[in-house]
Amino acid sequence: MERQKQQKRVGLKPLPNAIEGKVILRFAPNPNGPLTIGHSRGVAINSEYAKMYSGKVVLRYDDTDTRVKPPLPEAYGWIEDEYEWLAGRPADIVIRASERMPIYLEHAKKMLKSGFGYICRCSALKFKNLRDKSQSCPCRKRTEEDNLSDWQAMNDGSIEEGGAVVRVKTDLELPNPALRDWPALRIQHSPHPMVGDSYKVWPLLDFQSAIEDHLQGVTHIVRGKDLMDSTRKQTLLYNHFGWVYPEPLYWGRVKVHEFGGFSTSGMRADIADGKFEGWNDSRLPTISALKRRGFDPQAIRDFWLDLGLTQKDISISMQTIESFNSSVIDAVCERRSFVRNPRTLSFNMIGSEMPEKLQIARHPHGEIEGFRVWEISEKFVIEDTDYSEQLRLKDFADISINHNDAIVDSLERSDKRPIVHWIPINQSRKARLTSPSGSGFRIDEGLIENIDLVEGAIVQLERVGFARIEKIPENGPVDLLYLHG
RNA sequence: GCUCGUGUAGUGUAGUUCGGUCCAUCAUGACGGACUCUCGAUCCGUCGACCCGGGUUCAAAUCCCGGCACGAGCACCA
Repeated sequence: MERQKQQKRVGLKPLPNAIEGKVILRFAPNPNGPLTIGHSRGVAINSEYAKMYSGKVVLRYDDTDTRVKPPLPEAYGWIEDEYEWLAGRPADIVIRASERMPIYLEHAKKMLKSGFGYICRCSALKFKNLRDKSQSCPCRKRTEEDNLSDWQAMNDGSIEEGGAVVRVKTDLELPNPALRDWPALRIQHSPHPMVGDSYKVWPLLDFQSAIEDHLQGVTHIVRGKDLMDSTRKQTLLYNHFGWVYPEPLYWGRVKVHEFGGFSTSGMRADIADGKFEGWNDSRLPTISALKRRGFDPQAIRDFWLDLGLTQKDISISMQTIESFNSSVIDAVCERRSFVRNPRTLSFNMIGSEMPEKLQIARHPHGEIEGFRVWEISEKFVIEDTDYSEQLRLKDFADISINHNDAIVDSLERSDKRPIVHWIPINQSRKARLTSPSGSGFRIDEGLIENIDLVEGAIVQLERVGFARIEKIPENGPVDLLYLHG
């Protein structure tokens, strides 16, 4: 009997209760900053499921908080662009909660009229104490008229922030205290960055999100497992409205070894304090930083899809993402020589016929056609730390070095001497490579092979690693940004 | 404290629904080797795990009971 080797499942698990062509998913970030690596999991998973079932993804901005995590006006556009970059296509529908306020307020009013919601004037603390004992607060049994007049007062601004809240009635004997008569809307008098002070009453996430998922016909919600209680609260609300709750799926918390967690508000504060240059600072775990450094969106998708959807809290390593990235970009990145801390040497012509030109493949396996043609000058550079008596200049010749003179021993490789990268001086220009280092940057000054350098291109610097060509100024050094090895 | 969830190699992950085909999959990593005019790529090999304790069973990663560990929610944040 041949034993059948087990295999690892490829691709995402099937979505429960999914009908081809009918699946609607949603990705709902808070526009209080651009997207982070954490968000990219949501983009990758949702867009992949949409692809699997010919479904749609709704990109929804849950921007109903003006106080704790206020929206950043520029972030709306950033997020749309980053979503498209990551998913490889734009979101099918884009909506902003702040533009749909009348709908939420209408539903709140309906809730009050139908008697499954009420306005609570207790303090948060007082309510919590009662709730923990499964006791109802005095506001719970007030009449519909009382509720509607308070609702009016909340909306016209005559009740202060914190003075009232709309609650959803639930069974107070529910074992999970978090679900008992949960708050649905609260008062915020601070203006909203996008719609100003048009509204005094704003829905909380659990309410706004629940209403919107139903209105958009969302069939599957993929969210963090920290939102499991949201599912339970919202299911209670759906029962009141007579709606059917979407199919929920969860993922666990993600940390990256190199970055820790990703707090958008934290980064926002650090940028404001000048600790970082901006959202695309290469030390930050933002999508804009990854894009700037030269990560390919396909690699980011591959990475998340390989992890799949599990409820385990995980701590991942950038090394793994980098490995996925290498396998995507290696075949399409041209090689270039970049010599850090250059040491200048001169060819000593004695005893050898020096070729004038040298042809080197743009890519070692011919994935990219063509050659880089070097004119060989008398002077050339190698890295200071490579300096040694006998070296092989990569793709060229074995040399022996005496002080700053290099004698060509052989053009063919004749022994096992170390192979180093190098450049003829006349073929080079100044460059500097920036890489994150500790809490700051490390800058390596050097000379780069001056052949077909293109701004924005990602190249593999021989024996150094992948880097993105950030800027090629008229004068002055070329700016290189380190990607990974 | 109450409620909910999760525990498979260093890091992730497959397998757990319907116990045997699992001396447990794949990737990444580490180590060693081959090859290559890069410290890149490719190829080969090695290392390394079912949280613990009972139980059921001919047979348990998988079922049952009891622990333990970790995480999350209990915000008028998302």
